[in-house]
Amino acid sequence: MAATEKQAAKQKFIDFLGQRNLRLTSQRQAIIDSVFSTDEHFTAEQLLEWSRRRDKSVSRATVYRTLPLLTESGLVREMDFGKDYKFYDPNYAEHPNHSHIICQDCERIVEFESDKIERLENEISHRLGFEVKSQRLQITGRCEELKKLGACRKKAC
Amino acid sequence: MAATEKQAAKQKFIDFLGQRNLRLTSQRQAIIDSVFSTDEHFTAEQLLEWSRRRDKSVSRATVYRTLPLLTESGLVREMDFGKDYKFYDPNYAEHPNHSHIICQDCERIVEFESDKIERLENEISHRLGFEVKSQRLQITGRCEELKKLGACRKKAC
DNA sequence: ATCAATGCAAATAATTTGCAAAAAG
DNA sequence: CTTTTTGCAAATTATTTGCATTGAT
Repeated sequence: MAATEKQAAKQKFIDFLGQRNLRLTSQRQAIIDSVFSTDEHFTAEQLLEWSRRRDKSVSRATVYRTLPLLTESGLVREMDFGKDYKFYDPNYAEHPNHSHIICQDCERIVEFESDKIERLENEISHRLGFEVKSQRLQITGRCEELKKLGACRKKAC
Repeated sequence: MAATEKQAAKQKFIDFLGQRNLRLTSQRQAIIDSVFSTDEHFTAEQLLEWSRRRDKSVSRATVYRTLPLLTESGLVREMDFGKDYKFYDPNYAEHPNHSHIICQDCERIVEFESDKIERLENEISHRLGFEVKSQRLQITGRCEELKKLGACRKKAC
């Protein structure tokens, strides 16, 4: 959220590259500058577009090759909303356990965190013999606008 | 779980077809017999295999064309575990709000239900202006075997 | 220099679809 | 009979990959 936190996340990723003896190329620069300057969820295609605005030479292949590095670093999370392409969420560094509510009509996405739910998850998992590593909770529902007007101004959020 | 409940679910699907003026072909018979005689999560490919055991003439295309009907009927749920193919869960008729815990090593899947979590989800969603339609909660963790032995006998569950 | 990283274009793989033939109601 | 459904094979589409070249260190 705060710009400084995003900067910190970016630096963490650069460190991650260093630890693995991976190089900080100009294309990767453009890509991570794009990733860590937004709070929005994005697709590979969107990331390509944003990155190309910063550096014309970024190719689709490089975006696809960088995405796994971003998720392995733990700073970006792959998400699936049932579409035939993946979404990526750049807000995991700051809020590793956040959840999502998605409007079934306009697909507006709201993030939230709940300690209580987290506690219950741990409790139940433990009872079933598991140790929790990560969780993903996705609620689909009807947003205010949809409830009131019967439809949303789609994508207009 | 209980065979009678599965039978009921199968009948509901047949009714669903009727309401839409869709026909109960022998291929669809084989497919839904397969779907409603298991509690396991399955892939399109698995369903094709099971169905072909009952009726050699079932084609991949028909399986792929029947799957959306099954999910639209609300009796089967599409799930995504981050693989490049989808899983389907036939236990939604009986337990529409159940959640999953998946072992990160052996991919053993355990289902559970929690009223408390459900209540919290409703509460939080309402506070954020949403009315809950459905939820999916997926916990990834380490199962007993993985914790004790450091690895699971993969797939051996 | 050395080895990782790139762009390109071709490959992959799950899912979808057009079409003529078959079958349900 | 009419309309839906089928199998087949070809199409689609996001993502991945081989390879010769480029660029970081």
